[in-house]
Amino acid sequence: MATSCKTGSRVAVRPLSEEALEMIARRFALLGEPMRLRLLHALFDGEKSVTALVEASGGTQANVSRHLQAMAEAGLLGRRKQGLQVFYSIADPTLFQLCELVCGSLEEKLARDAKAFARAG
Amino acid sequence: MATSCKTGSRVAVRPLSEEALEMIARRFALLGEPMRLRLLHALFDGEKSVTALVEASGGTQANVSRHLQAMAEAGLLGRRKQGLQVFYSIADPTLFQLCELVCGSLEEKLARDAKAFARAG
DNA sequence: GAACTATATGAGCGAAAGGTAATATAGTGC
DNA sequence: GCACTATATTACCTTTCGCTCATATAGTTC
Repeated sequence: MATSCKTGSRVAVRPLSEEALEMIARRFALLGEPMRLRLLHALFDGEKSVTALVEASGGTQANVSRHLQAMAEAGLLGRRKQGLQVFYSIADPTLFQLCELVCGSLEEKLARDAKAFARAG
Repeated sequence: MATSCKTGSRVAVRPLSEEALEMIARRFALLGEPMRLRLLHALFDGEKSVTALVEASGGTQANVSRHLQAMAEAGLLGRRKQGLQVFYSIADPTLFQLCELVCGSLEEKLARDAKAFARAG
């Protein structure tokens, strides 16, 4: 979406098929759960086993396993099996940028809100 | 998240509070519904009234109004009232980048999958 | 103020999704 | 083969959430 040909400051937006829309939505939805973000956050400094992720996230083994599987199926995570253990890792580098964008935007918004609050009070 | 100090290719990830995590998740979750993406997509070429958005999205008035309100409360959309009509517009410029990132990532993945399929078949 | 238009809201329904407990599967070492 | 560990899966419960119908609110025009 916002699939674009930037021409100056105006952006030409092309139409999006229903399937494309659902794929995009599904990807955003995957990032829309705190537990999954916690797992991604733990993976940001490198590949980890399921057990390590269970400890890092504080979740149950079953739940963590499910979330990891969902993200792996969507292509967000990579899976590497070694003996008894399974190691997951960030497979989509845009995850870093996505999270930084949202984080930055939220920080700005919070700063603005705080300022407005101070001005009003 | 991925809140970072890039030092070479390694990224130092700092811890995230539970509140921050939920705020980030909420923002992603807002983008995780096709109907809301459809509305955003319609708004990408400029401010529109609710009625216009209802037509553009094919949704019901009640539903569209709810979604617009949710995104406005989150700071994604701006609201301008003029007479009987209410005009909504993109308030967070990072939305363009977010959608472009996801779109690009999905296109790449689809291309890879197609290639793998051809190779396998 | 009455009729009309544009938007918002309340109540209720049904589907989707996260969480958990218990169990299954796969791999290791003895 | 048996005990053990790491991960995945099944069944179930509960909550969340999107959707719709009906109605309320706000603003305009006459």
